[in-house]
Amino acid sequence: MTKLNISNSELEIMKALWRQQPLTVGQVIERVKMSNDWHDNTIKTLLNRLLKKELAARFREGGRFFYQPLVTEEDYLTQESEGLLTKFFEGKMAPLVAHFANHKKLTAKDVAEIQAILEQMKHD
Amino acid sequence: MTKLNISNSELEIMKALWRQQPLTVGQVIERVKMSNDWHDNTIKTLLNRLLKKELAARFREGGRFFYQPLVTEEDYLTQESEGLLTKFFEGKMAPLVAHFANHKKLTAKDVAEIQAILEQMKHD
DNA sequence: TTTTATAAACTACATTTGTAGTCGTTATTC
DNA sequence: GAATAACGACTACAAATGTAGTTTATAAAA
Repeated sequence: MTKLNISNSELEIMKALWRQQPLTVGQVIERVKMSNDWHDNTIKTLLNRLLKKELAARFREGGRFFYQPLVTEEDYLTQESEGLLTKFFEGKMAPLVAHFANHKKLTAKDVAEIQAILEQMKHD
Repeated sequence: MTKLNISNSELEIMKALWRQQPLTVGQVIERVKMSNDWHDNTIKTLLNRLLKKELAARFREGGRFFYQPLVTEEDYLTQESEGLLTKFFEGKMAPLVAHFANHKKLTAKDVAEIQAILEQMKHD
C-alpha cells in the first residue's frame, strides 16, 4: 500500500466519513462543524481534495452525491503509528512505552490495561 | 509550551543537531547527507527556516556560525506521541498497544520488553 | 410554480514546504 | 598573495495546505 497522504484538515473530513457512511455534503458539513469552526465551502473543498486523491469516492443517488471513504481508519492508523515509531523509536513499541513511562503519562490503570492486553496476546 | 511545528525535511536537520551540537553548516550538511540525497543549499535553507522559527539558534565564533537546537528531542517526541494518541486513541496508550497487538506487530520479545518496563515502573 | 435553500462546480489567494540557484565574502591552501 | 573552497545572504518557484468566495443548477417548500 502506497503512503496515504492526508492533511490535518482533510483528516477531520475522513473522521466524519469513518464514523458513518455514506454521507451527503450537507451531512458531512453538519458533522464536521461540530468540532471545527470552518466555513461550509472549506469543508466542500476538502471533500473534493479527498476525491482527487482517491481517498474518498462518491456516487449519485436521487440527484445527490453520497460520499464514502476509500481507505479504512485502521489502515491509516497503522500507517501513522508505524510512522511515528519508525521516525523516533527505531520502529519498536517498547521505547515508546518507556518514553511514556518516564514522563509519567501512564496511570496505574493504564499500566494494568496494557498488561492485560499483552497477557491475552499470549493466549491465541 | 506552544506547538512545535517542524516539517519532515526540517526534522532531518534537527535530528543531526540533536545527535551532536553545536555544528557548523558544513558539519550539518555532511551529517544530513548521510541519509538524505539533498543539495547543500536545500540543507542551508532548512537550517535558516529553523532559525526563523526559533527551533534552532546560532552563535558566531572565529568567523563561523555554530548551530544548536532550541528544543529538545524529548519535548518533540512527547508532543508527537501525544498528538498521535490524541488524534486516534482518545489519548490513551492502551488502545495503541491493542492496535499493534491486533496487527501482529508485536513479537514475543517486544511483549517481554514492554512487560519489563511496566513491571519496573511499579517499583519507583 | 415562483421562491428559497442546498448542492455542485469552479476560482482565489496567502502560507508552508520541498527543493534548489546565484552571488558576494571570507577562509584556506599553494 | 592568488586561486579555490566553504560560507552566508538572498532569491526562486512549484506543489500542498488552509481557508474561503462566486456562480450556476437543482430540490424543497410555500
